[in-house]
Amino acid sequence: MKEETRLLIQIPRGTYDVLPDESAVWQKIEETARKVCALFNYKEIRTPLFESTDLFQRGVGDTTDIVQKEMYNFKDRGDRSLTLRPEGTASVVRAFVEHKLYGLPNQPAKVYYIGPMFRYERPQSGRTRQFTQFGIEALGSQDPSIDAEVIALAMTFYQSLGLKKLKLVLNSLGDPESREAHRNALIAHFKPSIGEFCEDCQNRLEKNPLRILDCKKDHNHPLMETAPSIIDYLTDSARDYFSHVKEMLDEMGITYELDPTLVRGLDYYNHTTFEIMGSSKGAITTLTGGGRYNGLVSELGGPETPGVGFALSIERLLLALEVENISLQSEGALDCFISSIGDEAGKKASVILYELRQAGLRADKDYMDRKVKAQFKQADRDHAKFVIVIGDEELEQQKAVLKNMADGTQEQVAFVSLADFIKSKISSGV
RNA sequence: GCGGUUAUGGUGAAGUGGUUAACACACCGGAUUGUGGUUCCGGCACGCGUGGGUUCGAUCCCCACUAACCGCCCCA
Repeated sequence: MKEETRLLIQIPRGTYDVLPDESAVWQKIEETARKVCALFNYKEIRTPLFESTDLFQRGVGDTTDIVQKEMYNFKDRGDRSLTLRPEGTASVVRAFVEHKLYGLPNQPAKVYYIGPMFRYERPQSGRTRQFTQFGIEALGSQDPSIDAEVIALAMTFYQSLGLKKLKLVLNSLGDPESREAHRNALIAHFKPSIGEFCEDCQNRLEKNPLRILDCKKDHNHPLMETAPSIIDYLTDSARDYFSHVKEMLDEMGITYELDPTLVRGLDYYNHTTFEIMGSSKGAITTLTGGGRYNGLVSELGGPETPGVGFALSIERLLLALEVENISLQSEGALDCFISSIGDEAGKKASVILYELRQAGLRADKDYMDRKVKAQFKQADRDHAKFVIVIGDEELEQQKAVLKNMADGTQEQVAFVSLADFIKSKISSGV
């Protein structure tokens, strides 16, 4: 006994099991995602869970935390360096380039994916080492209306699940030219007084001054408010693009908040970036992150191709649903439960059970050798609409007792006509 | 990677340095013959995360480890 305890193998850190009572919610969410994607004409793409490590180093960016300290990488037996995907966009772009999807007549290529991602992090609320993302990508168009479409799809998805407390936050990082000008302005702004900031911010000054604006410790420093905003450094064309996106959203009636400090963590973003925030108990409220990434396809060896997309976490969605008290449970009611008394009746029950199932009825029976009373309890737990009772008398007469669990009425039905009888009862809306 | 909190049966949880580890829920069984969601009765941890130590004796004291939860960093 003690040995067993010692040998108990536990689930890996930062992972979790979706148990039988919980899986219906996941199925509901995934089904909703697929439906919404169909409405917007996005098709599913399925890529491997692991890829060449190089893909993420180049795609996500060498300086990002994801690449520097969060990747699950390993060598395979052929000494190749592989990595469990930390996000989906790099893989989608890789597939787009590798299969030359840019050559297809249907442009832009509009795809979605749902699946697990892996990041080696300290688990906490809304953060696990294996987590699930639903994401979409639209590759090949730089029409601002596709930026708006991507955002609209995410909002539609959440709304179809009943979420109300959503906040869309919008920003533009502009083109490379805009970003460089803004970066220089930020460094010039903070450098003289950088000593007054926290250690993290001092490190950020040269590496990524944009991040200083995100800092929670130095949030109240006077220089924060007066910091140069990216908006003021956008080139004319970048500004023009952004206002088109906003205009589309306005006309669609999608409300948003502008946040010039919104910086996304992956290197490939430019122009439109957005986050959708939800109400949450914990510190993490970001449900979705997304934006435009015009340089990524060429960075990964494809032709110069614009792209835009988002990724959202199902785990965080679940948290948001909980906060808003939304239950997606659909009852998995059993059509019929067979209760039997005695060995002979038990055998007959198995046969009838099989016949019911062949006839398309969701049915089950007792396998625990329980008493009739306990079998009824089981039927009740399974929300069975009908219970069939088979004992010696029923065997003799070749007729079963059929009980309607909703109103408690019983009647005798011949074994051979049980399936048809129950089906007609159910279809007539018992 | 850093910090805080916690770790008792299927679940939620009480508890004490020393014979039988509360209670509730769930589950199983019973309350006259083969029937559910109510009621009543009974059963259900040779064990208190793992490994050490202190002690005559530890689930309760100390140490380490592991894990979970929460926060920081960063992100979905």
